[in-house]
Amino acid sequence: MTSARPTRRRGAALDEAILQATIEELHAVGFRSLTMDAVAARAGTSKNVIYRRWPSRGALCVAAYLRMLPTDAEDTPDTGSVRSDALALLQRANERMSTPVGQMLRELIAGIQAEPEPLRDLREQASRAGVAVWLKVLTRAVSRGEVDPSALTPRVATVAVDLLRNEYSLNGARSVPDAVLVEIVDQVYLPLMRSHG
Amino acid sequence: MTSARPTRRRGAALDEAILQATIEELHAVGFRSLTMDAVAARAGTSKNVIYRRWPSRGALCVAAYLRMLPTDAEDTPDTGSVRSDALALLQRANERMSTPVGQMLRELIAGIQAEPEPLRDLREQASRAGVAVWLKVLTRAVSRGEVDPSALTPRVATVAVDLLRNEYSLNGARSVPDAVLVEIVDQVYLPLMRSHG
DNA sequence: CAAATAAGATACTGCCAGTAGCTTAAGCTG
DNA sequence: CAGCTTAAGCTACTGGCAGTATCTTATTTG
Repeated sequence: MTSARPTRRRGAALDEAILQATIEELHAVGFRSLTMDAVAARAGTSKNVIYRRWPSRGALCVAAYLRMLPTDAEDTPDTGSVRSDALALLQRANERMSTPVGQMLRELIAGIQAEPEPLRDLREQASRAGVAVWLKVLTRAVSRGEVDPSALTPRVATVAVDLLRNEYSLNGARSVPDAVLVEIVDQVYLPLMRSHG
Repeated sequence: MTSARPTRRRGAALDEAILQATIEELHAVGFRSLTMDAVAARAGTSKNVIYRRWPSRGALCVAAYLRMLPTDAEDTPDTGSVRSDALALLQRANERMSTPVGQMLRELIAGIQAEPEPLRDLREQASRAGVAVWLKVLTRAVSRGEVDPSALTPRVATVAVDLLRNEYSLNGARSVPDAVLVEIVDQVYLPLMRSHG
């Protein structure tokens, strides 16, 4: 596979091949153990070519990560009650975070300190992951009269995922049990909504 | 300083000297940039001696971190209202987390994946930091009639710090602005208490 | 077809974790 | 205090990896 390549790739095609190889390596060994040599080998090129495109290992991995994100638009759950909507969103977030890709995001965010620029996109990704969806769910709840409009701020709306994220940052990589999600919703999120209604 | 040492230290005294040197290095350059050579040099000994005591760089740093923890007992704020008590606790937590030592804890938790044993103590440290204090504050609020006893669960009581911690895990090392603390208290914590009262 | 550009190969520097083996000081034991 | 055991300290090494330099060669473009 690496040996007999007919043509010499260039430009965008090569970019793409390198990113693809990086994604595969990330899946295979994770960010922490990924080496530039391995990526180069897998892409059938040399490190040099990579460094001409991305300034560092971290930047390359971030670029690759961003390329591998799911592009399907979020569909917002609409079950008729805040409780089950919120639970559905939380479960989805939990699944995503416990995915290899989710772990990768955490590894990247944790493992890159010295590279503010590519990192910005990542944090953005992580933190704004779904503000809109939560607001949408709450907007519906407001229109049903279940919740007061004063709850429609990012801080309030995303409390549940924020707590979930905190769970991950404490517990490490393991998936969070469903009971915890229910606890977050019933002990925190719903009471909070109630007080805003 | 490294040259003319009269005696050759042994056992506990040497342990101590190495841990001390590690602490100094951690303060000087942080976990990520700490090298075993530097620690050995600072302690006036050799890497060999260190590796006879701790199996790896990570284990050494965790040991050093645990030795440097503040031992002063927490005093619980008692200002007469949940709002200012909570704000005081949050501010204290924020100060601690933005401290070099706090950053170090996060660096360690994030940077050590392959060593479950020493890590357990660390996570413990991070997560149980202050459950008791928050419960105490709430207990007082309950006895004042400000809050309902149903709020006296770890999950509910610590929501504010949990959100703060989340803030750190997203924002990186920087200290969280006071306005965010106020936002957490006024938009989330107090409403939550209200709904439990 | 020639000049410019970029890919690919190879080899190198520098850094650092962890290891090996030896020398020598400290402390114990009789 | 002599002799033995233990561990400190020294020096040098292996191996892995990020990032760089240099040169050759394929591809594009004018």
